[in-house]
Amino acid sequence: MADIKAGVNQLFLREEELRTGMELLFYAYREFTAEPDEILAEIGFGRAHHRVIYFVGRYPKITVSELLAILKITKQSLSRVLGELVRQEYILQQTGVRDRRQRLLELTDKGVELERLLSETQRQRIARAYRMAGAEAVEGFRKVMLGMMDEEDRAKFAPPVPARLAAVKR
Amino acid sequence: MADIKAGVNQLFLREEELRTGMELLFYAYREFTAEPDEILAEIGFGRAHHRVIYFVGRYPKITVSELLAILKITKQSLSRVLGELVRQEYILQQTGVRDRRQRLLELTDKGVELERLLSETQRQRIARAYRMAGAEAVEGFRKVMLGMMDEEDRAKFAPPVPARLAAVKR
DNA sequence: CGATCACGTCAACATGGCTGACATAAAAGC
DNA sequence: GCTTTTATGTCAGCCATGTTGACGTGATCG
Repeated sequence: MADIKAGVNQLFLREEELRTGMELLFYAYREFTAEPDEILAEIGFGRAHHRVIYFVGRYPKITVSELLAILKITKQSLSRVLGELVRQEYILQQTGVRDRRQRLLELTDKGVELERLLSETQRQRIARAYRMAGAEAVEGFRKVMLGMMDEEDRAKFAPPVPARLAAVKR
Repeated sequence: MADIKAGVNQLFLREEELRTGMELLFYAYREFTAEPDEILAEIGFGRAHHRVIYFVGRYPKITVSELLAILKITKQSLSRVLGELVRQEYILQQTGVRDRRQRLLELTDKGVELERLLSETQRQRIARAYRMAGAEAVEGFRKVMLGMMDEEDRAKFAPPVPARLAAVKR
């Protein structure tokens, strides 16, 4: 009798714990994106522009197809925002030297500035969370987030020789 | 000289660490929503429907305005998806007894079934991540996620007397 | 009884996904 | 050298989900 009750309780706690995890993710992600979204709205951009600017800043000289692979959207969707960013000179396209079909993407100075403006609030938010939680908690956070991903994305964070992009031919 | 170099290195590590945090969030959240999104698409629903079903399941007899406060969308946006869910009998509306202006929302059996179907993959994903990471890491994850939120949302997770919704008059 | 509140609804618009089709230049393969 | 594949771009249209603004109705409150 006591055993059954304990079992049920265990199940309840587990369910509750998992729900809490889902909600932590929901609320944290929403607030994480809220501030940049406001800034973006002011200049007529959306979250999609931020993502493009972010990853181009992260991986200078990235190709269009590499960017597509990261974002996992269609080239038509990307082209809309990327086109605007190029026309408004936030991003520069250079024809690849080894492969002239490629358009290597890079932030202009204007692009770097916008990237900083947008991501700074997010970096501060994370920095604050890391500070409040402590180094050990950060390691736990990292572990859980990695466990949430499929192998493919998890590989992007592999510690030995970040097999990201830069490794390959360009 | 060595000091300067160490300082620069520190800065670099910090910057890199924060970027990693941002990306962990980006990738994990995307994969977290990917599976339910597929199921939803098959029955002609979207992520918005999932969110409504989830929170109505979480807080039975929730009112429309409470739901709006959680989702932080406009009533017009909510009304579209909520209307569909009610018409297709996933959600039941009951006039409040104490306040007849309120429409108390509840999942029907059909709604409970769909909620389970949708959230089960997410719960499993979290359970897997928790298992892989270990109890201590989970606590760290919780701390970091809470640190990421503004006070308002953080309060929803306050351990003493969950001042969620149920507390108030209905 | 008048103001406020909870909720609903109509209309119009923007963003950012999607599919499908077609185009072009460069590279790779036989 | 000719053919096929690849990297990229582009047009057109659809869908989901967010927005603002205006207006309506019944219930509650002071």
